[in-house]
Amino acid sequence: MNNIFDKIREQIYSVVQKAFNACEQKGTLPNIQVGELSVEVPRERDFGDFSTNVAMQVSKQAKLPPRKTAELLLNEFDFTGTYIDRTEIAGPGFINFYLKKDWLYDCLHIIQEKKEKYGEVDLGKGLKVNVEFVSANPTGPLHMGNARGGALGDCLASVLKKAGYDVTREFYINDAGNQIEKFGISLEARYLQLVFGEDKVSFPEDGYHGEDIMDHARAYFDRHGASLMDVPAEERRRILVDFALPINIRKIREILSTYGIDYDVWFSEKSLHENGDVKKAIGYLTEKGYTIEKDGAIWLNGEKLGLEKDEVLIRNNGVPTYMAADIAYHYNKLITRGFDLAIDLWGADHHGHVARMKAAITPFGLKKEQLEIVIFQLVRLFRNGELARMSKRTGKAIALEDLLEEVGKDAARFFFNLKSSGSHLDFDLDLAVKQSNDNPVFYVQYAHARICSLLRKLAEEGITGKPIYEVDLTLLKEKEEIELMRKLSEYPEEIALSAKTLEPSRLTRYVMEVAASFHSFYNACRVKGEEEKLMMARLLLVDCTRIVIKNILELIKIDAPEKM
RNA sequence: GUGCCAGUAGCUCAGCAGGAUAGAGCAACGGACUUCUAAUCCGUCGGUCGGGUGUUCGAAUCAUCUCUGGCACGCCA
Repeated sequence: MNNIFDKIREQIYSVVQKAFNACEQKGTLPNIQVGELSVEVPRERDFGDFSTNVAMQVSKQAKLPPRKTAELLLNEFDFTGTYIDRTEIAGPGFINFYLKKDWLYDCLHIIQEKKEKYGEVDLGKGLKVNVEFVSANPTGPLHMGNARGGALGDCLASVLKKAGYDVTREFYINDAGNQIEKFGISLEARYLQLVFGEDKVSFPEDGYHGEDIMDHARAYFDRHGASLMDVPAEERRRILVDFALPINIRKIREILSTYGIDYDVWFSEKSLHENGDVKKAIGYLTEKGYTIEKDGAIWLNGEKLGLEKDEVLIRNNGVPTYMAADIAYHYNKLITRGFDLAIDLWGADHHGHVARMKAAITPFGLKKEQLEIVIFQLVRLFRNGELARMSKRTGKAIALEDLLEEVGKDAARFFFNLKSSGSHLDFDLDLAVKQSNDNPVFYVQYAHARICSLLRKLAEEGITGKPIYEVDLTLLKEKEEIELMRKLSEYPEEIALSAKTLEPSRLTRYVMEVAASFHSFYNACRVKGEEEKLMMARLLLVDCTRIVIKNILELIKIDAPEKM
């Protein structure tokens, strides 16, 4: 048993179900289908440790007022062998359960036993899931959208792993298609400007105007001179792309790595075109009648798939679209490589693509639910309370690289993981670098450092923790101690919820709550210098807190310093 | 124009498979360091949950209408 909540839910379910049966036998209640029993932690501590609204939910079936039903059930409750101490009926008909403290002490046992494995749940049952995120256009630097998607995707992957899924992190390299064409044309123009002079060669209006393009052209020119001058244009562009693209991809890989993200798979879009997968996928769709021909192009039949409109798959010049490659890509993930589930993280500007992509996999016998798409809203950076569009240093759009330099990996990851993906995110650059009390990154790290410092101090005096079975945990009964244990007990539940809702940001918020509970405890209760037995109990509680905080910080890949 | 996302305290956001008196952080104000790290803690102040209607025992949560903001509607990705 890893999650104490599961155990408690089972106990409450069993007690309630037996009470329903007893009532039915006595004839005080008719046969009632309870269904999914909702057991929650009430908002107010006065309302008990757990509560259920079952009496209200079955009021129609019972043909009685909820409080009356609850009363009948209470009369039949049998708590032997459970944590339940007492119950009461409250409000419109809630049944509140007050538990013996043992459940909290048992939770500490679980933490001590599982150590860094505490929090693991078996929601995924080993299902293979592919999490694809960032997948930035390799023609330029990583931007703030990539930064948010990166933090969310990476943490989601970690959470799913902890929740029992077999997780693969993947980056889809868009090394084919129009933007690569444009990349080549831009490189070529800059290169020719170096050869013939800037005023002799015009630069395409819709080309990539960034300085990085010039750097690539210059690097090639420095190494190979004007050797491309007489090469046919198409060949020339290919050579320049083959020169510059690997450099960009390596750079992306390096920056993401310093950001804490390391992928299992780097998947090339180009490979799908070259090995015929794209043609095969479109051919299959055509065979099954999911495409139509119109204006010399091949379209995905929108009507047949319940979509608003048709989508071009093969242009009238024979070149497949991004959509066509994406269909082949998801075929590859879900069928060729056999993932049970594919999760893509896309910026809000791609939301229009969601419905058609999910629909487009169904002709292959796949279910829409096998492709989950997390849409995250856009990011705005603020500096001095004002919208910051440009980098202070370079004067250009702020890249992930600049952000990491300015605020560091920990703050960047923390803030991008603080808000749910559906919320717009305002990133306060000043707050992120502030080494003070209102910076939540330090708040959490400080809690960890404080614990380590305390343990160190005790060790210096020769005091180390005892095995948990030698410790009298019942001495932990102060309000702050109870509150902290309660908070620690929620961890597996938080993992499960984060995984279910694909919302890793709730873990970041949770670890802040753990830190807060610890700080309150620390201010209210002393460890060092207390009477031996109490000291040992508290030492154990502190150690459990350390385990949980470190565990989460490792999961979201933020440093857990032992000193600050 | 159509679609998607959002609108909750002065600010940034939780809560939204309906539940009890709507929460947190920041800001503001007042307290707590001879004792394990005050990068901390305790307290006070702060709300017509954008607005209307509906569904029901009960709505911030669901439905519908409406207002506001962001995004998307291409043989771009």
